Amino acid sequence: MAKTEAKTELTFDYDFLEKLVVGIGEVSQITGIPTRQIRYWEDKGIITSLTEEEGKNRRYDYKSIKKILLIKELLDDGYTLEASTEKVTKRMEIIEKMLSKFKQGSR
Amino acid sequence: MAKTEAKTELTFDYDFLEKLVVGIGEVSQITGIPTRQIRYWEDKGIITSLTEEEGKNRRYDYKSIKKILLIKELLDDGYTLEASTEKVTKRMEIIEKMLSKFKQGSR
DNA sequence: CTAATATTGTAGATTATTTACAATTGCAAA
DNA sequence: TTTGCAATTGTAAATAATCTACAATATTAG
Repeated sequence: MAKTEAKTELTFDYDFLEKLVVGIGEVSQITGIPTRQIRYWEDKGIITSLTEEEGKNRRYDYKSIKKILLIKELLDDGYTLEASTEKVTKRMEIIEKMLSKFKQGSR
Repeated sequence: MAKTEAKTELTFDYDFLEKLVVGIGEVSQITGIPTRQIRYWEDKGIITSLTEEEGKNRRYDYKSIKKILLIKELLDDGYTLEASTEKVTKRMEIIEKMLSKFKQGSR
């Protein structure tokens, strides 16, 4: 059955999502948000990068990319950056729960 | 029910996988394969990057990363690079079918 | 050992990103 | 309208990451 097959493949891919880290240029391409704006949001503490040391290139994980995409949606809907951030922070909890479920499922 | 919820979220994420493009440094981090080796495999035609023009940085999509991970597994099992590539090419068809199913499901 | 396969090293040039400064835009309240 | 704040954008100079193209080394089968 098709859906079962697909689910198996994707559950397996939790490993992939966990290891996924991308640079700011890729985040920009994926989300459509300019790099300048991504840095600005990070300066404001809205998102967090995995930068090792000052001066080195920023790295973002799946959750950060997801968060940026969600904030973008709300901004387009007319919310302020602050309001968008607050709403998204709540939605992120659901995503984190989902991820931790996969974590359990994959070991 | 938990599994239904998760499946919904992931099916939605087909959009994410479709847009995903990462640089060679990230592919290296994700897969554990040195950048030098990734370029070598690409020179041999085993994998393909989305490079726009000569000299610009390489970009890889989800399928390419997946392929690299699969080849790595087989190499670790003792297969030659050529044998690994052949086996993986077959497995990739399954992944592509899976992706096209999600493509249908998401519109 | 030899030959083919597979990986690795590196210099010099180029691309992408960083920080830190400031300028600009948009919008709501006075 | 102007004042003030939120949000975004611009850019120069320095650094990090990647590129190509050359070659060297390592590994394995016959």
